[in-house]
Amino acid sequence: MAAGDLFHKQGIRGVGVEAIAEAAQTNKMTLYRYFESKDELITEWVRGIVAHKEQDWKDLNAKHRGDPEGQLQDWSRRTAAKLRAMEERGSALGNAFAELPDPNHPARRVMKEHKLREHKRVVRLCKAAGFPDPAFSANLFTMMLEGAHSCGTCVGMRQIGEHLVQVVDLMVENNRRRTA
Amino acid sequence: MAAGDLFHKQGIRGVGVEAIAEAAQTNKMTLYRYFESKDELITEWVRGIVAHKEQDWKDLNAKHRGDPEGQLQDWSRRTAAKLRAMEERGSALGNAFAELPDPNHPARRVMKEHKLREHKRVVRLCKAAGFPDPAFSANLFTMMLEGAHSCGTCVGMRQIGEHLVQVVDLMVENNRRRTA
DNA sequence: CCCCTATGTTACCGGTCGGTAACATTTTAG
DNA sequence: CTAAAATGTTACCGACCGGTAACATAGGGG
Repeated sequence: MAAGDLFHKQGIRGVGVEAIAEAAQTNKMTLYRYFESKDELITEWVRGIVAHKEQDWKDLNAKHRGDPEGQLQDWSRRTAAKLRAMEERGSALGNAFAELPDPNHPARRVMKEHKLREHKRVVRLCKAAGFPDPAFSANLFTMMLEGAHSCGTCVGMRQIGEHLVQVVDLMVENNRRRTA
Repeated sequence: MAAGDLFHKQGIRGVGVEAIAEAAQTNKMTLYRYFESKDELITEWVRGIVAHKEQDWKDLNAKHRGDPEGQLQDWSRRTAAKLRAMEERGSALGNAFAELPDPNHPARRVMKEHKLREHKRVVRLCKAAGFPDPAFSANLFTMMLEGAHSCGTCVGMRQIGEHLVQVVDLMVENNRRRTA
């Protein structure tokens, strides 16, 4: 879905349906034969991002089976890589949240459910890793992940990514030492 | 500026000039006698927020003069208080960033300069507090602060605020113990 | 070849938006 | 009280947007 690039770069409300059609190498009419409204198009785009992110988590789980610390560390590394490849315009989901204030917007619901699932997953990982206060640690992780995107605009994405990795490693190793 | 509430709640692009005028208890014509365009209005609103935030920093400095740790801790507490008083719709500046993709938009420049100043200030505080790697610690602080806003939507603002305070306290006390 | 389906083209609709002109009204000051 | 400055009212403009109707074209399978 090439339209997603436009949404991300110019903002959801800043790109018209005509431009979306052009980016998809088709035209408005054909577009409306597959999506009944722009909002549904937005929602489908968001669904794609969410699905991709959740697939990432599954891959992570498959790669580090039974190793929650490894999953958390690899997760921070992947995030850092994404940060490095991103300039100026923050997270697609974060921006979408800002651009869709209506709490009943379907896309917003999709995002919110995803965020909840993701956070529960991080809590579960922290619990499995034996962190003394899993809710606390998980909130830390999520806070830093979310923050890295917006913070990167004033610090530089490279550095912020590396620092994210550093602190996750530090927390994990600290915890390993404690539980050993 | 009552228009700011609208910008924050409905999104900058989601609120028309007419609604802004009504919120300011005046009308469109009078509005355009004071602001030459909607963009300038937005910029002025952003300038107000930024000025307010920087005044907060000055107050913090006056209240905890020569005590950088105290400033950082109080800062996290004030942020937590703001988080507690906020529901669903994240940070005004963060949202504005998402809604104004044009890098040359004056409001965007104002925000970016502010973020840079703020971050430098945090680095300075970390240096003064004797953190071994001030850039690293400052990035952590900023990351968590920024992240708390978006993360709060899936965790609850109360909890995220308290955890922010906890971790800042923890870092500061850890550092005090180390330097003592 | 021919029919049927998918895609493309053009023109249009109603609505909203940012912004302005012209004029009426109120407020303020001397 | 009066003149000038500020504010309000209405109506409008052009541009854009989401969405649709009608029709033209292409293409693929029997």
